Amino acid sequence: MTPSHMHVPADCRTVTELLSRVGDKWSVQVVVQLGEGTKRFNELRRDVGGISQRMLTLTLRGLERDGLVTRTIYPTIPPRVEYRLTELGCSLLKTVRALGSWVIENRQQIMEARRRFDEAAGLVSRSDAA
Amino acid sequence: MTPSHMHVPADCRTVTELLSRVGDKWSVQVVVQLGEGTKRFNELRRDVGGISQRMLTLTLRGLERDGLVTRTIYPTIPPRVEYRLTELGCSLLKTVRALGSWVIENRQQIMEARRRFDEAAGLVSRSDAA
DNA sequence: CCGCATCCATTTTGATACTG
DNA sequence: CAGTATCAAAATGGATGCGG
Repeated sequence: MTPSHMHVPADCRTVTELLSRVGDKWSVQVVVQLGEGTKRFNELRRDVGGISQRMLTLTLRGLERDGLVTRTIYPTIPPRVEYRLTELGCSLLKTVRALGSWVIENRQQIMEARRRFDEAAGLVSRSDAA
Repeated sequence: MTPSHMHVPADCRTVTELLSRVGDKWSVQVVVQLGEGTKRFNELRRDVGGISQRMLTLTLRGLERDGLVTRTIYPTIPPRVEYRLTELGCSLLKTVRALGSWVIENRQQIMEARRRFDEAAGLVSRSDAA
């Protein structure tokens, strides 16, 4: 897929739309956590950290809708619901991990660039304000 | 919050934060477009399609901040500003393309899963309502 | 031509309370 | 324990007008 061939509008829109799903704040973390194996709702909630009940529910629904996660309900008391990556979800996990690796490898550079940028912006603001 | 004694969690947060940057709606498209070479502001705006001036500005600034894009200003009249991927940006482009490839390869499955899910939800709603 | 600032509508998110 | 409903807060996106 060379960039010269990337000018098909419909494909671009689809890709963007799906990247939004995959790239959103919580989906990635949930997928990664599920990469460790089957997990329950509150287990997931604990492991992801910082996610609200509501968001976890929505995220899981979205992933389930896209066929990346399966939801198994055991009608016991108390109720028990287990989430698990599908085959598709597992294949996505690999790609997500690749992206994660890139971030980890380059995070130092990014952080530094960010620091430098903010510093420069701060200088501009100061001279501008004064 | 220095990750001196907390190894994994801090990394996860960083990764997530950076994934948010990379995964947002416009950044991906802008990076892909810049993968074709140096571009000017309005050129970029045209090629991305559907992006507002504001969003393009914000997206470019974000990418610049993270050291993924360089902004070169030619103080001519009229002004001329060129954007270009840095080395870091180019390496990201590869990973982004990999993710894009995954989406393209599996988009049929996702769409089908989505359709099935929505259909099932529709049935539930209907029987529930009726 | 580039792009920033402001206002406004839409969307997203989080906290809380309640049900099975 | 798992999940829904509701409301308020916040982030986001778009349109417009101004300034370099």
